[in-house]
Amino acid sequence: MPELPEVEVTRRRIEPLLVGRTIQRVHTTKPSYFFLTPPALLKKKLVGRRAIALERWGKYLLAPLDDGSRLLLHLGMTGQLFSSSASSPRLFSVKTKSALAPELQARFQPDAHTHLRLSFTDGGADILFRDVRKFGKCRHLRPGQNDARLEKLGPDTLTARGELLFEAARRRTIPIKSLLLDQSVLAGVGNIYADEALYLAGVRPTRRANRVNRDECARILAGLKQVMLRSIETGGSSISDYVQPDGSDGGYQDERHVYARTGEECARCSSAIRRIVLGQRSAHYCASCQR
DNA sequence: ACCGCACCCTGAGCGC
DNA sequence: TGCGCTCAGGGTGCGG
Repeated sequence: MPELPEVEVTRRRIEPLLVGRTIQRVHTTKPSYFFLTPPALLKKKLVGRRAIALERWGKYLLAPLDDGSRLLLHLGMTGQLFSSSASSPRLFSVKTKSALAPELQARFQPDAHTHLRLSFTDGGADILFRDVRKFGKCRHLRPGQNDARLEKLGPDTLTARGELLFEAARRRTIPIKSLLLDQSVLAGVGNIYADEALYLAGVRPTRRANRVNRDECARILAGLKQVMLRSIETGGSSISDYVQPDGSDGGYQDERHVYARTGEECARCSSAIRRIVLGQRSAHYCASCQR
């Protein structure tokens, strides 16, 4: 489940594979929910173009192209953006894996979930975008055209001012964790890092936002930055589908304190980590360390 | 304006 | 062996 750190690691690794290379061919799957720009139009807009950068804002990736247009990507829940030279079991479903000859399993084979494939005129590695559940997004923006989703985004979590969270929290009655997941408040926070930051700050995810004081809000935001920067260093969290663009797993899943550790001992006090459902999502916390 | 909830999608894992 | 059910959680959009 790609959140800010996974998207940032992806950005750093894909950027050198993308920027400056002229797109020669574009393969797509058929029109679907995934394509905000219909695939046929997308192909027309991308062939012959060259990206001049790869930027990130929250969980969105944005590639400005040499004609002033932009390519907008979102990995959703199960999106994977990687090089054609990557190999990882996470790039196959169990069914596909068993159907493939063993010698082919080492290397990725484009499948029905590979919605976008960019080939370049230099003949080097392709860039692939695979997304099993199609919660990801792909859109072409004409020069000057904006995307409503982007315009609603709050400041990127890594560069947000210290007071920002308290200012947003004081007027709201929703659980503090639900506020953290609101991308218009802070862009980039998802379920894993929200749970981890609340653990570090000692605040229970269910607490009403307006009952979280200034100091606690500062600790939560500092905690978010800390866990996200550390996750980026380790290559992100490979818990279900996420892989780095070269196919290797990230390392942050081994440093989690609470996320998906239901029943395990809290590292600080040894009581059992609890799991509850909050706003249709699971939340994990230590009942004695988080009040 | 705010909040809670249904829905988009598919595969893995489970009980029977 | 296979069926049906539940769960995963990124996001959007609706009704109260």
